[in-house]
Amino acid sequence: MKIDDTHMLAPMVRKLARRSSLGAAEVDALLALPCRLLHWDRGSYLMREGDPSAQCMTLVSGFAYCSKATGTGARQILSIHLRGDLLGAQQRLLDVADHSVQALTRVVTAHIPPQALLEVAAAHPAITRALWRELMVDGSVAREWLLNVGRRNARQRIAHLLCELALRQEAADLCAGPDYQWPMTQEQIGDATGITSVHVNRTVQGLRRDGIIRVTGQQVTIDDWPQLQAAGDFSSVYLHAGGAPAPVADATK
Amino acid sequence: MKIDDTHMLAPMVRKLARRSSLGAAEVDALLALPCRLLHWDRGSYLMREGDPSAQCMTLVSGFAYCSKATGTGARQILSIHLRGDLLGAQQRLLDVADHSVQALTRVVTAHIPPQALLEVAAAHPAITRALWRELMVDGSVAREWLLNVGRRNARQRIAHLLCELALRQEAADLCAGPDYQWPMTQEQIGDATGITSVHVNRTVQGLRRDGIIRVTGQQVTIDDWPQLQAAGDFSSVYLHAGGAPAPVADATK
DNA sequence: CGAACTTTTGACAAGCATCAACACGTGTGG
DNA sequence: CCACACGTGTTGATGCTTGTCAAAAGTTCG
Repeated sequence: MKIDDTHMLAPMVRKLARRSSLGAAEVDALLALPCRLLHWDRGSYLMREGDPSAQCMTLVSGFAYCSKATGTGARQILSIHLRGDLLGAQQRLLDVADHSVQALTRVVTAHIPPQALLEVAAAHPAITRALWRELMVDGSVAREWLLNVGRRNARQRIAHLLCELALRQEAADLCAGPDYQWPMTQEQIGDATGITSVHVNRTVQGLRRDGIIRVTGQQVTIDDWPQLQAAGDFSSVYLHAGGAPAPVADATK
Repeated sequence: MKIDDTHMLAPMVRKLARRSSLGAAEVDALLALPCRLLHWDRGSYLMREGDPSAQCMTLVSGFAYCSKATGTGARQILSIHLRGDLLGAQQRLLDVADHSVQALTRVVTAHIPPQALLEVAAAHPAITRALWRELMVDGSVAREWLLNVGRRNARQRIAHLLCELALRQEAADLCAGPDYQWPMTQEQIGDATGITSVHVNRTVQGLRRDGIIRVTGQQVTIDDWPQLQAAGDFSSVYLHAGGAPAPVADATK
């Protein structure tokens, strides 16, 4: 099942095919979906909390995040999204979007008319299953984040976040070796883990001092995966990745 | 659209019908679903993290909760469920259940064969939509919990939890007036909000001292709904209840 | 080159955790 | 029927983790 690399929907199709078995017919049907490309600057809103109509799109390149705000303006980041992820499908049946989506980097999105997606899904039960499963996994990740923020300390939370991002980048073929993208400011890391940017700074310094990671700009090098995994109390089960549970750990064998 | 009160699936059907419009044919089809009743004692596991096959059931009576544990044994409660709620559907397409479900009180569940549910859904698009929407709302609630635990202080978290439980009990016709069930120990309240049982105790005492609530055993009386709502930074939008945004507030007019 | 953002550092305060002990009610078995 | 164990709620003392405020240093980008 070869998928054309240059196609803008290829990352999404590849992600679906990784977790669910799709035949050639299904892959072709997905790649034939009509879609419109949009470019976004860092920080811009792809979707806003309270918006009435939720669209359906997939990330072609770049990173994005979902967030909600309290009445007093504090922000919680709910999830990070990268190439191939589906966005907005969770909102389609709800009256109003209950969270915002913002670009973490420069981002290209492919917007798919919901009607077209529904038709393709109706014609191919395997696609329906694959889309369902993606949503289920999103739910599973959200639950793990709740556990992370509710029951782990600052060091564990940040290490856990890093582990997740690393594994998901591996799965999306976004990296080689121990170098990963970490395109978040320390304030955003704090918003994702429920701590202050100041405390994020000190905690990340701790991980560096211990020789577990090195941070350079928007990049992070994971020098000691086993220790990072231990520091983050991380187990990859919740990602339901299907493949190897810990690619990087395998690489160190 | 009258629904037989004595039917064990009635709470679920009524909940579906509240958010999505269902015709008489759909209601009948749902009520005709085969199901098996099970009784559970307080504390027993309806489902266990790691279980391979996820079942599909609805709560006929009693309260239950979903939870996950860290590697060191700390527990985070992910959601509370009451009469009419659907359980296990989130897991059906995943390889292993990523969280546990336990009885908060004595509980009666109705187990529906997944195949039968799928057939009914296939025959009635409105039912498919209604089930989807329930899952979407569950996701929305999970995101609000993440915000709650990540970005609110102890008092806000507990007040917020109380507001949610109150509104959902109202929606499920489980209460009259300002008295609600709160069948959680302070340790469980702590596990739901990411704080210690000791600190829960002190915080709940604060709410009582301020004349906002009264607690007697497993019951709670909300004496000052506006203040509780304010204390919890609570807005009911995320519940996507469809009906009045704040029934109790309406009652105080 | 300067403005705006981000990281870093320090001093200090506060929220919450931890540990320990006691009170209280409930059910259970002797 | 009482004694007892057990779970739950309550209280106090203490300290650590994290938040807050403020300022300086580094970075990015027009």
